Amino acid sequence: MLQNNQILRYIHKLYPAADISLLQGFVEDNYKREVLKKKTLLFSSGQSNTRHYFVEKGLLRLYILDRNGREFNLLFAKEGQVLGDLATPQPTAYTLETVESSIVYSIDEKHLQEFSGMVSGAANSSTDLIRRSYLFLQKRLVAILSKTAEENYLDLRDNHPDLIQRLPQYHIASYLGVSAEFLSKIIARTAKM
Amino acid sequence: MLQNNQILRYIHKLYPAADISLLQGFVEDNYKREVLKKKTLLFSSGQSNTRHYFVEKGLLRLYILDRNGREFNLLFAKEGQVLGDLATPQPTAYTLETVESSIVYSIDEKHLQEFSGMVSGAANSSTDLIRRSYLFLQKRLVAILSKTAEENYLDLRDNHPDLIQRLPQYHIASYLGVSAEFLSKIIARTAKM
DNA sequence: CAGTTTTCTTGAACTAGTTCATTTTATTGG
DNA sequence: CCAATAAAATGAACTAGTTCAAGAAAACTG
Repeated sequence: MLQNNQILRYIHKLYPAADISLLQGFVEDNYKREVLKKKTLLFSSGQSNTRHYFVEKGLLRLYILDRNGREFNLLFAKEGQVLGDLATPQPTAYTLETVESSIVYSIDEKHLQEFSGMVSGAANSSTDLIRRSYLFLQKRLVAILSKTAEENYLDLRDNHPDLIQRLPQYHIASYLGVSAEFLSKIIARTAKM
Repeated sequence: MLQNNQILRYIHKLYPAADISLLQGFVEDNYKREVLKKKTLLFSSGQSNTRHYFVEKGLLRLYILDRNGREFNLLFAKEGQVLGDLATPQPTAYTLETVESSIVYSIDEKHLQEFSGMVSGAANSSTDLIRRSYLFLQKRLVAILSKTAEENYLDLRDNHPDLIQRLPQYHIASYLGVSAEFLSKIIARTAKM
């Protein structure tokens, strides 16, 4: 049970000083486990979502619709990764959807904060998460501005070959900020590289 | 003195519960005031910077160089705004430079954290700042991906006319992710609008 | 206020990426 | 396993944005 309980291991890494059984109780009491099939929405634009998600299995994507109804994928989260809507508690502009059938654990912002308040050293770990997310996004912005779509695709392919395998191409295209047709052409011409 | 002490008012808004004289002492003991002329570097790429900045007067920009030596402006900060390098304490990839002659207050990350630890409700305000920065960046990424350069320029002009006035055009171009020449053409054709 | 440097403008030739339409290939569910 | 649907590929015509080069306008500096 405890051995392959991914979320517990994740929480433990966040709060290494805390007692394991305390953490276990916390997870059992506050996290909700859900088994979801492909293309299920976890929350969507306009809702006031205050939950944070941990992916035990599967693959999720967070996207936004622009005025013309086009989707833009902001990020993907696979097994072992977490993701929340940082707009909390304002209504979100984003939609969270499973790309594959998935198992996720979710917790309400409030409960997470209560818990963080109890455990020493916890405040920082949540700030660190946002900080890392921020840096990641900043790097991505610069990459998109300064590199060609081909370079960005090759970078993604090198660093996340698994995502290339698991995601439909048009989701990758939308993440890279190019049309699906153009990505297809990029892939064709870089296949040998 | 106290009346027009911008940084004190800023800090007070962050920690409304704290005693004014405590805050005043904190500012005096820990913030360093600097008068800087145009195009002065506050920190630059490769350095391990752990300071946070408050702009009392003037205008700063944070930028990064890509592999080809081209600059990309990530953000601007004017009077009343703050900015720090969130990569702290890792060596930063960014450079912070004054665009106009400016007066800034800076504080070391360590001292800021110490203080936050002392004041109740403080942990959140710093997390909130990062969170807002994150959301801002996310919006900007989506804007750059989903809108044309012309739309992005007009948005900036509508929402920050002062920046359009104060920044040289090529800095705005770099912020919007287009060449200076192209921005010049955009401005020419949208002048009447 | 003249001279220098920095910033902005403009045009021509080019390239990265889009859009639309059609066909081919995979994937899925019954 | 077949039919339906979703995803990927491909070509042609187009557009947004780049690059280079040169000149004009502004903005500092002594």
